[in-house]
Amino acid sequence: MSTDEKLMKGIEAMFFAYRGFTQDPDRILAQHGYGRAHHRAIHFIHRWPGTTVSNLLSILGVTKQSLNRVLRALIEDGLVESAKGTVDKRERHLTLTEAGSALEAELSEAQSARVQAAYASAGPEAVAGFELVLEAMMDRDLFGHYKRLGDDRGTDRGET
Amino acid sequence: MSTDEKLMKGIEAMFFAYRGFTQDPDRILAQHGYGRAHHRAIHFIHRWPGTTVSNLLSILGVTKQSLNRVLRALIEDGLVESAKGTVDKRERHLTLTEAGSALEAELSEAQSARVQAAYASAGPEAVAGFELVLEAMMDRDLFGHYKRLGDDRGTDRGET
DNA sequence: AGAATACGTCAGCCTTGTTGACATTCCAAG
DNA sequence: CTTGGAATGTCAACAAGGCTGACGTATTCT
Repeated sequence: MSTDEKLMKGIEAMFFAYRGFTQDPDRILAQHGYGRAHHRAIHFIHRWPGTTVSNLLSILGVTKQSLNRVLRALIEDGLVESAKGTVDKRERHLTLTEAGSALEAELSEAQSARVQAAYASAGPEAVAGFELVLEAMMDRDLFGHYKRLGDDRGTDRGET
Repeated sequence: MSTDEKLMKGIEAMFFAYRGFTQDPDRILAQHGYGRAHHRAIHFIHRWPGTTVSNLLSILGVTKQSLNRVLRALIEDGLVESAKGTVDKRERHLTLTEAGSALEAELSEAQSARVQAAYASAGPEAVAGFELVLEAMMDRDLFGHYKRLGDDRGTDRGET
């Protein structure tokens, strides 16, 4: 197989795999009247409880107007709590409520199940390769913010 | 690292990698006044010149109204040609014009460059694993149609 | 005191998806 | 030869979720 064909195959695989990847959570979200944007917010708030709006903006790479629309819905529906910062009172620290955590768990379970199944069928060595390639393919801007957030968590607050 | 952490890492990697994956083509498309939907149509028409609208619908998994809007723009702009079928005159066979092929090449080059770079930095064994995992993760519905199309091409019309 | 930051919000626009309805053309079965 | 259904196109309306631009408020930094 030529290099071009190999690349083409990889490109199409990414397309179809991403469809599969989002399929199950999308179904659950639709039942709750939400979309992928809500999923992303919920995911990262779960991942770093107490994170601020601007952290989320950096990670997601969207405008504050776009994120705000999503957050407002989640807060109004009682899935996310927004607390004024104690150190810097301009900041809003976001956490999931119990209801929010419940939805997060439901979404995460559905998505993990498919990833887990793919991992199991491909084998651990394939998974290692998978992660290597994905890391090399990442959007460096967004991931930079993400990593920085992770580092902060490691040094400033310790692991949970 | 726990299984849950491994899965979470994979899930976030997919998110950030897909962003990277679409970034370069998105920029080019924006310059031409198009979006990702146009890219997908152009890609698959390039991949199987002469394919029909309903084939495209099956592969892309969108409604005909949605696809039609995109196709109409591409046809009006002279990037895609729609030819009434000779065997079944209801069908429209879609092909790229020269201008369409040029844009396809530009998009493909940009996207391939990043994939190629990721492949090179991760190494051939990682790439093999990457493809294995992606295949296991794919949306079976869409990919089923895709594969069937490929088979048809192999048996009914021969390779180009 | 004044500049900069974090956040929220209003208004309007675009792309891309959806449903529903309807017309045309054509194939195939009765 | 009629008729049902498939393939296509099109109109209208709507929603999610991006975007820009502008503005306001609270707070912090210089």
